[in-house]
Amino acid sequence: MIPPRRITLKDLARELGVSTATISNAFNRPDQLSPKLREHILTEARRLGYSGPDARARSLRTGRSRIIAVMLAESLTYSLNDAVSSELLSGIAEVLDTRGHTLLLLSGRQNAASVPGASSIADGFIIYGLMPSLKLFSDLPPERPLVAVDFDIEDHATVHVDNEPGCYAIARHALRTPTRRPAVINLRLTEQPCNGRIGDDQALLSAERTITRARLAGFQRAFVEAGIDPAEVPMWNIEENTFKVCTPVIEEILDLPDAERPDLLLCMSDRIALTVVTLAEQRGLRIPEDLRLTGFDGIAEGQYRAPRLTTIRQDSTEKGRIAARMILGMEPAESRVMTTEMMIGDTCP
Amino acid sequence: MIPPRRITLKDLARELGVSTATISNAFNRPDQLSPKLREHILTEARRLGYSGPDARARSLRTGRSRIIAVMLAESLTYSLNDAVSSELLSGIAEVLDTRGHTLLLLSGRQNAASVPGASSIADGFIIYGLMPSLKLFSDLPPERPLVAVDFDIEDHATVHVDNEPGCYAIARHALRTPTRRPAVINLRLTEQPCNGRIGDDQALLSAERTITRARLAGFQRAFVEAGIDPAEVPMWNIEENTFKVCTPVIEEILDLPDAERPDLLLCMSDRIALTVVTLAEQRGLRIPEDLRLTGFDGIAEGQYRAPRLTTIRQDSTEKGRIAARMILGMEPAESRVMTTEMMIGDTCP
DNA sequence: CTGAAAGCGCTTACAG
DNA sequence: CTGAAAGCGCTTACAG
Repeated sequence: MIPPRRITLKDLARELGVSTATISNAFNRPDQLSPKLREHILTEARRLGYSGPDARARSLRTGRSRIIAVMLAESLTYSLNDAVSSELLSGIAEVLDTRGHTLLLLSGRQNAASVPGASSIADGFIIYGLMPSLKLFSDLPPERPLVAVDFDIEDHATVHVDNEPGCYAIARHALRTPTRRPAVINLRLTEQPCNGRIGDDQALLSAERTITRARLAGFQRAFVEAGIDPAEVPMWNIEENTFKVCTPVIEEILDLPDAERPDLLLCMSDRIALTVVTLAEQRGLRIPEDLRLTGFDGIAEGQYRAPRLTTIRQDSTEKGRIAARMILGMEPAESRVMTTEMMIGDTCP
Repeated sequence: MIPPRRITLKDLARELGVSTATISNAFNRPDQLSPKLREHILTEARRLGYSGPDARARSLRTGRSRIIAVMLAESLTYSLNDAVSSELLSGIAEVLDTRGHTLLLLSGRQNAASVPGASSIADGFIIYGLMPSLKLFSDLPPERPLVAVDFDIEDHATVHVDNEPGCYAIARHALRTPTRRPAVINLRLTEQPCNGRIGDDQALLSAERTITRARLAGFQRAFVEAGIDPAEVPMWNIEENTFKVCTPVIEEILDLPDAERPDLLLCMSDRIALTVVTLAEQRGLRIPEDLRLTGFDGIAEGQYRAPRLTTIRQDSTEKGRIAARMILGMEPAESRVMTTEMMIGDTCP
């Protein structure tokens, strides 16, 4: 049996007795030939099983693939199941779609060694979250546009959120009600991986290396302003923003003796805060009477479920849209900081 | 200023005084040249800003891109934010990752007219959910492998879940406890879009056109067995599996007079069931005393939040892994039906 | 172990 | 409106 070789543009041209240029024009530049001929070509193409110019050849020839790669700092598994990055991706996808572009998913973590070779097919890159190794950048084609989301990279456009002011605002709100034992639950903030209480001796990542450092700075500004010494506020750290990883740390906190258990928890994500809600309910702790708490992100789950989360909403979908528009040249590729919005829910009225 | 043209393999070869084949081998076939020379080439390449063979040219030459396209029946926005399809995608991504492949996201809905031209870059296609128009298939390169997930397509491999038996099992479980007013909340099952009660005159989609028809069949088999006439069981329909779209329909149900309000709701998804939980709590309805309900999917949110959902768990991540392995030829591309598992939670003990 | 050369399937000035 | 021809950047037998 002869392998069913794919029919090419050239085959089709020969078959129809026209030049390859004419076939190409029929698909790409309708104005370059008569509607009648074009119709004929398209019909015959379909009949003969030719489904249009091959994207591989086309992208080599034109230098454009209409593919934008999104490189995620986290594993794809995590990113796809996390509400915040899913929102970001859907904002990106939405804009790409309307412009006939398509999204290639890349994981910056997969084999920390290198970016998959296929990535150089993309016309541009959106990088989300801080990469473990900057080396990965050097593997990307230097002449293609690149937008960084949620971190800074020299000489490239970035989209950000005002983490410090947002966290300052929500902490200030929370501290208006007297608190005896405030605490902070951080997200991946320690130099060494740590799931649990942060000791005095533990080094924190610098602001250049994690976005959550700015969130902590916001909390601490509010503490100082409220006359609380930040050094006296106990802090915990969580390594991954999932129910599973959050659970043991939060159990540790909630299972402290009554006299030690915090009565206010400033959480660096809604996922953390929602896990607190679930585990507090299981223990019969009343929210907000026994325990007040705040989140960060404003994900949907935190807003329709009771008790509604008091949180800082960041519009991740819009963040994705902006990054996509920058990559496509639909708006200037500059440094953008988006504002956040405080949402007062039931967990910290 | 001279545009910073990208350095090519040929440039590099000239620069280093070796042939292009040698450069190519340095990147692709380490055994074809001395380690010493290879090291030299790689070092120089990096120094000169050459980040490896261009994927566009490579894919044209070899006929392989190491890209697998996933085509989603729903919009990308919906799919990325839905727990079930996110799980599927992460299963796919996980397997592709380990084999150095990469995932291209395609929406089957975007412009129902045609698949974006870039899609023919992919080495294979995974199609998830039923497409609105089969015409889209004919736009795909016919000689490349294709796996269908959650529906059948002639002459192609498929991955499925046992919808009918799963739904039969959970309905039978639910009907063991006496019920006076059972009801079903369907997911996109009517011929004409409908958000609300399904009238007697309303046509339902055929089993070939929706997966949820099989779910209903399972419910109905259990009704018959329990001596209940399925025609007497009121049914509602929901068009999109999101909190927002579910809400008005479920409010309509829960706000019925006590004597008419169902005491058992068989829901075709966990999202629907979770929305019922939220809205029932707001109304002071007790679960399961006043209202019992079951879901379908087994998503994480339904399991860690109280009350825990009674549901049918399908392993969407594994479904994605299988589809990906089939596409990559790691396992036979055949027709697979995965079994589901009943999980008894608090909403229908 | 290395080099010269063909060709993957297109698009695009250019000439007619 | 159409055709002949160059060339995008690689990989791969093949000969040496």
